[in-house]
Amino acid sequence: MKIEDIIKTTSPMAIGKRTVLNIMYTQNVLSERFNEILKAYDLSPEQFNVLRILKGQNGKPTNMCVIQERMIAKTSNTTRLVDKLLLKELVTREICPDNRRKMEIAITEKGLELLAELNPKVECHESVLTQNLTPEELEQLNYLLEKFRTINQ
Amino acid sequence: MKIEDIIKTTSPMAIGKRTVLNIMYTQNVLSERFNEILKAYDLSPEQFNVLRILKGQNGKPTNMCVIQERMIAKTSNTTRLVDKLLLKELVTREICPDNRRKMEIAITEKGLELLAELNPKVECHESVLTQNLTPEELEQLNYLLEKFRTINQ
DNA sequence: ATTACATAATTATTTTAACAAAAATTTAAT
DNA sequence: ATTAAATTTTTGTTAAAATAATTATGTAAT
Repeated sequence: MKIEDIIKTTSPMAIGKRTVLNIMYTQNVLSERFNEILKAYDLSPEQFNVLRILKGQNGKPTNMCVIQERMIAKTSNTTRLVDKLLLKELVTREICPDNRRKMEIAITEKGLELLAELNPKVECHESVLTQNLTPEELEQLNYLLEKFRTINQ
Repeated sequence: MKIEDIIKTTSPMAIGKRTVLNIMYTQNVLSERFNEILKAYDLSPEQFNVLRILKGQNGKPTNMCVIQERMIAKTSNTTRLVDKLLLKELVTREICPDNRRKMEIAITEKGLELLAELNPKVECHESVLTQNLTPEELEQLNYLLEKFRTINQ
């Protein structure tokens, strides 16, 4: 469905505005479907994101600032996010021995199991969304988005 | 910058996952820049969205449910959003004479002025973001996003 | 050694979002 | 006419986001 029909605009839009709206709206559709999956596991997208970052570290504990840096959407409060994960026993938190200002966060076995359980659903979500596009089109879409983000000046 | 470098993943990602992340991340960059513009005018993106919808109605008052329907991100509480705009005198709210359950929201002169003031900044934002892509690439990006959203099943 | 500055994380406060429940009105059915 | 169901909006409650301020530790300069 064309973005014009979705927001039901009367006047024709400049291509730039259309593109921006299209990206915004597409992300929205994406997030809604994804949240649907996570809701059954009582995880917020941000919590999931943190778990995935921790898993990506292959067991190596990770500081709060590294987590914050790697999140897709920069959250303003990683502490409370990790608090929630701690309550669910999905992560551990310890003071870094080298630098007592820092914290070392690590994913637990339970956290890894949750990710493993979620993984097929997430993959399914991703493939349902991408099945309409050929591999070439997907490459092109990624290329265009990356080019779009490159802001000169 | 490639999405892999942004989220600093070690292992290669499937094209589907990469695409999903790329869309999410791009929207994020977009929103952050856009919010920066709005902040100076003490408007949230949702409030701006509502004003734009009302302007699109060319003075014709609009019901709450129509506003809700046309928003990019479906908000769960249009009432409170409109409350904020009312306080700033950017909109009016009246009971619909035909159907007393409904409300008629309209943008005020002050609201239109604010949009007019904001417009060049928003257009600039859009053109800075799209200047890297040729008109053909922009058309292609829109086409791919629309195709991506078409979920069969 | 003391001071100032920088960094890392937490806490506090105010706004906003999400969700469910309620209120008001209209429409439809008996 | 009464009751039930549907629609539209509002309100209440709880959770989460945004921002600023604070605490704690570390680093560098005098």
